[in-house]
Amino acid sequence: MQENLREILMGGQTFSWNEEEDGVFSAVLNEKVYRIKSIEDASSDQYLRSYFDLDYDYEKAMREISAKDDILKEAVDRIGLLRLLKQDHFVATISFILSQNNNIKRIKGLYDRLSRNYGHEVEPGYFSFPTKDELKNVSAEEYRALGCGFRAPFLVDAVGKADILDGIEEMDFDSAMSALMEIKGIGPKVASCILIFSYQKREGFPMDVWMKKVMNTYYPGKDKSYFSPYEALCQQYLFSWIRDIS
DNA sequence: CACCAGGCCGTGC
DNA sequence: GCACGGCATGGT
Repeated sequence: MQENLREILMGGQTFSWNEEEDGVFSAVLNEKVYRIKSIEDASSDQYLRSYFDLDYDYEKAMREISAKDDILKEAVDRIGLLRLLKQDHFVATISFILSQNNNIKRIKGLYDRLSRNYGHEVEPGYFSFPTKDELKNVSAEEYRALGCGFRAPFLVDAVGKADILDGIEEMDFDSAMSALMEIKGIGPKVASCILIFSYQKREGFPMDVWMKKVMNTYYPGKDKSYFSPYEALCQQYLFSWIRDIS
C-alpha cells in the first residue's frame, strides 16, 4: 500500500517539510538536510525510521478503520495510507502554538522565519528549527516582528517552561494534557496535536474548526470514544478528507 | 468591506 | 460550569 507522502508531510501534522522539484520533499531534522521521494527512502535511516513510525502496522489500522463505517471507508479510500509522525517535542510544541487561529501556509511561513532568524544553517540555505536554548533570550516583541501576532507572548512562556516537555512521555494521556496546558497558548486542541504528532499518544482527538464540522455533520451525538482505539488516526483521516472534499 | 484559518485567554454570569 | 468578545496577520 502506497503512502500518501504529500498529505503526511504537507497536511498539517508537521511544518518542517518543503516540496521541491521532481517530487522531492526536504526538511532540516536531526541537524541535517533530509531529501526523500518516498517512505522507502527513509527506511535505511535510523532517525527517519523513528520519525515515520515505521515499526507500527498502519496497514492493519487502516483496514480496521475502513471497516468501521462508510464515512471512514470513504476517507481511507480517498486519502490512502497515512502515518502519525514522531516529531521533536520542542519543535512540535512551538509549531502547534503557532497554529492557533491560523492556516497551514502561514504557519509554515512563521516556522521558516523562526528557523532563518534563530536556528542555524546546516547547509547553504537550509536552517534548523531553533532549540529552546537558541530562543531563550528572544522577546515577545521580536516574535511579533516576525509576524507571530498575539501568539508572541505564548512562545516566550513556552520557551521558559520547556522543561515540562521532558516529563510528558511517561504520563498517561489526561495528565499529559494537563501538564501541557500549563503553558500559555496551549489548550485542548494544541495539546492533543503535540501528544499525537510528537509523543505517539494515539488517543488524542484534536477538534479544530474542520473536525467540528465533521462531527456536527456526520457524527452527531458521538465523541472521540466512538473511534477507539484509533482516535488519532481516525481524526487525521477525517481532517484530511473534509479539507479535500471542501 | 467582510470573513476565515489545525484556538485560546480573560471576563462575566 | 458555559458563553462570548478579542486577538495579529495575511489570504480570499
